[in-house]
Amino acid sequence: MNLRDLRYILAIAEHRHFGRAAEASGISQPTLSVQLRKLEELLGVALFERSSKAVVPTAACERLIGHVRAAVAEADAILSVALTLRDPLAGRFRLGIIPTLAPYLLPLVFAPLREALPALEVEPWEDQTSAIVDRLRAHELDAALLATDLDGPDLASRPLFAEPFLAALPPEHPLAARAVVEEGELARDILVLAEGHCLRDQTLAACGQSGALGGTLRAASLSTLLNMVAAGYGTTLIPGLAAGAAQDAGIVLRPLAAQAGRTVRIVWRARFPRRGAVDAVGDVIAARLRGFATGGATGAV
Amino acid sequence: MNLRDLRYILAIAEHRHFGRAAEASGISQPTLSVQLRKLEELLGVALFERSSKAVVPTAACERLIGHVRAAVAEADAILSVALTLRDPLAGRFRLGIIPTLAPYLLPLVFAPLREALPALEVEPWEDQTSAIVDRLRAHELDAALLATDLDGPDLASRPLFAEPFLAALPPEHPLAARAVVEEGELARDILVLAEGHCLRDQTLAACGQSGALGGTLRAASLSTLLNMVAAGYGTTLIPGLAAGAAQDAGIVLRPLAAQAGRTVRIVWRARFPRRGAVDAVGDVIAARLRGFATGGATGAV
DNA sequence: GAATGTGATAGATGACATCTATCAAGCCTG
DNA sequence: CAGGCTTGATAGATGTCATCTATCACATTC
Repeated sequence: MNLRDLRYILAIAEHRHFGRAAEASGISQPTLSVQLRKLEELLGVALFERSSKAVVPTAACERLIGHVRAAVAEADAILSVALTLRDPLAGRFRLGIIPTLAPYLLPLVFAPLREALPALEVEPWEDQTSAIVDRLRAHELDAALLATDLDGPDLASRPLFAEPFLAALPPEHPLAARAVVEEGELARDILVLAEGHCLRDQTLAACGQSGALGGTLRAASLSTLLNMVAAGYGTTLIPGLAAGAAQDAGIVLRPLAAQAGRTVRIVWRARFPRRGAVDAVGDVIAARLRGFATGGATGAV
Repeated sequence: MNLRDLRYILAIAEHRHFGRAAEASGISQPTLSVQLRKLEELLGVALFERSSKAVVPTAACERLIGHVRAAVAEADAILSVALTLRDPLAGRFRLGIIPTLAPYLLPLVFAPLREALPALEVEPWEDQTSAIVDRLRAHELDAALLATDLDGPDLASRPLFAEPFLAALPPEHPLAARAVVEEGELARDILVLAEGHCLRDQTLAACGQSGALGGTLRAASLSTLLNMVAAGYGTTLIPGLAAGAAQDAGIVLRPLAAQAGRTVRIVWRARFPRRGAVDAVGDVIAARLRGFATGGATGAV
């Protein structure tokens, strides 16, 4: 049985005339006669009583036509819903973001995203890199904003912008007197985030392993770390987008001699079909952040 | 779009594996891949994200699959309902019957019909010949039991049994002394039904036109006529099946010399598709009435 | 009785679903 | 890490079947 045949039934039932029903269906009258007869043979039931005077639905047809209408209506609904879904820049877009980026980046890009992609419902999901990647692979996220390189064979990514790190110092710290700070000089009293945050690893990689203070402090968020630094408990590196929040907390910021930093990338499954949405979101974020990293630090692990 | 394709979608969504879905659908894996891709192109929406590891429905697929399920379910409903409707000996069967036949025939054949054709819901419709034929032509009846010949090009019929007429006399009537009555002898004081009843015309045809009494009496039913005869108001012809009722009313019955009578036929539209039901009903009635007309009077107009 | 209108039939044709054979990519194991 | 296994994609051949045009058969109408 075929949806086409079902539409033929409806046409005949409506016009009660093979010629006009065929015309309305865009086929010839013989085709319609043959197809209807085949369908009747398939169903084992006569659907219309024909004569040269009139075409009248049988009782069996009356019983069936409700289901026929419903089937055709559902098929049409599929087409019409698909039409609205056709735009890859529409619908839910679940975007994972790491915690050291989300609170500072989202306020910047939310309005531009909404303006550029009004039909795209961007749903941010804040979590650590490994959890985000898991969810990405499990199709529970559509894309993610990460600061690590991890193109596996199943994932693809594209850099959006370079984010330099800055030295975050208590105002009374000796290094605060310098205009530029050497990364290694921070190692002595550096504070880092709890395990799992990529910024922790990147900070330690840039400054050299110390972890004397980092081992005792379990800072789950960057803002905790900032407050600790402001209180004179130690120093740290912060990503450039957090500069505003750090200064608000009363922290002294200094550029780094080796221009350590990280590159924020958008990551997606290589097979993800809505590549257009990924590119569009990436474009908007990259445009908003253009010119942010004058230093142009790139690609720390 | 095709129902087959929709079933493919459901198979893939269920198995999440092209090979197994193809096997379950009874086709090869390449066919399934090609068909799904074509459907995706038609809809303009990716339905599944494929990799050699997993096949995952897209968000668009999740939105659509409800309609897909509904469409397929309705199509299945068509097939299943058609299967129950397939038996022509099942369902409503609207049967017109003339008033001079219905009250005497129906009690005889109702039980045999029910036993022989338990799935056929015979709905008797009592009316005069012309009204019945109109309803038959208007598809408001499926068949009719008539006592007249009227095979037009659009109607067909088949004789079921011959029903002899009997002379109905008041007990004190002079003719009641005879064993056999000549049809013409009844003409003087014969009573007939109101216009429109075929029995009226048949009676007048058999006995010769008189109508002196018939003109003043407007008897709408045979039982009225019987009561008039019993009261000595006149004589009449009655169809054989009414003999029992006539005798109960205290009427004397006598056979007719020329064996006037009528043939009861089942009539249907020549194009009516449930010919099997017509034949089956006719068979049951003819079998029940077999041996009824020993005289074998046939075919008065 | 010719003209008109109706659905059914016959034979030709083209589109397309399907097949087998094969490839490309990724995963697992020894 | 190489080779085998699994998975979906691709290519080319093939047969089915929907569709067409031309025509018929039948009934109605003027």
